[in-house]
Amino acid sequence: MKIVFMGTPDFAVPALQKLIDSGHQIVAVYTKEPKPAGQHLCMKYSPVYQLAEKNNLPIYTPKTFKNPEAVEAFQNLDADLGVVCAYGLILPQVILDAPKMGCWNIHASLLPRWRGAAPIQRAIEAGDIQTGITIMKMDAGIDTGDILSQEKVDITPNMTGGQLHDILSTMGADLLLQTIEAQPAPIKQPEEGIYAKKLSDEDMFLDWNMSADQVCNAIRAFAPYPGKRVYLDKIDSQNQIKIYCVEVVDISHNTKPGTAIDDKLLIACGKNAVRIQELQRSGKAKQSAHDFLNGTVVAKGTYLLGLDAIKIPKTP
RNA sequence: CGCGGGGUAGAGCAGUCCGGUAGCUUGCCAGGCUCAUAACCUGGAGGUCAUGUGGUUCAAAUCCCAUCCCCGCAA
Repeated sequence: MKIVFMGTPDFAVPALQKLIDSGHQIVAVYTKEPKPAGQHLCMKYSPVYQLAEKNNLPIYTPKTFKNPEAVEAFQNLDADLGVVCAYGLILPQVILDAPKMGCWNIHASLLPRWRGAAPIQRAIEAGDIQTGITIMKMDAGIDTGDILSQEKVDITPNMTGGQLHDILSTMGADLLLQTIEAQPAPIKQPEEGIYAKKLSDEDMFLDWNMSADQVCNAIRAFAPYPGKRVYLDKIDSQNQIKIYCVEVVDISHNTKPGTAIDDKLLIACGKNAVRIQELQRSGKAKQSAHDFLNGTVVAKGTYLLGLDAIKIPKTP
């Protein structure tokens, strides 16, 4: 089968790799354009770009499908199927219709729950105990297409966004191949769905006013990327701390949320408290709370500046 | 040449501004105490202070120069 693959980040790599291994003909790989990034602002090629290059596949990096040349190039591939996995561009109907079988999408949730940009993080953040992969036939809406197949996975109590990402990434690749094999009949999605909001600046900072359980879920969801942050002492890039792992502690208190209840990183939340177990300071590697406390004193009563203490600069 | 932090004992850090005995916490080893502990007490080992037989100096972890490596922001 002649397949066009469209994807960009790590999440899409297993799917492309398994398609290559399966012997299907990859007629083109679409991925986001390389751009300057990293500490030295050198050109950064997406993980999908690198994999495609290694396998000598034709690579296309259009900025948009709004111009006719890009659309025509896509149509001329004469593909049987388009596979889209975290590509990062909205595809117009003319592109969705170009391959004979249309375009299929690997989505990291059980649709119609968590349509949109950040399904993995939002599922953990909401405290879901189960999520999964949906393969669907794309239509013009955002993740509203007909469902071809789904596979479930449990979210364990300590699972992080990063771990779930990796699990779903390979699960999605496997389910895609099975679905291509089986060619199941599409099933209509319910119209009502829940939307997974795109990650925003506010999501980067921890809101201590939530209950300890919610704080823990939020931290799990955002670990290790992009990370939930707080500030120690004052709002300053040198005092920024990312929290990667906490333990919920049932303890009633009348302390302002965000305040240290003891000198061992037990922090008051809106309800109960959490003990920080793993964190990272700006400019430092990730470290355990034990290591952190060996070199830094966080006295009882210290207030860790969370979301409500931070003025988010408005991004135009 | 985007902005910034860092490399000192196994780990986490101070000391660097202002050059003059290598320090702190923890871990490790040995011994003691305790019904007991992430408890306490005593003793001990463990360092080319990233690299350069680089420069300055009577003297460099500290000042100057060059190089390598790690990380945060931003994208």
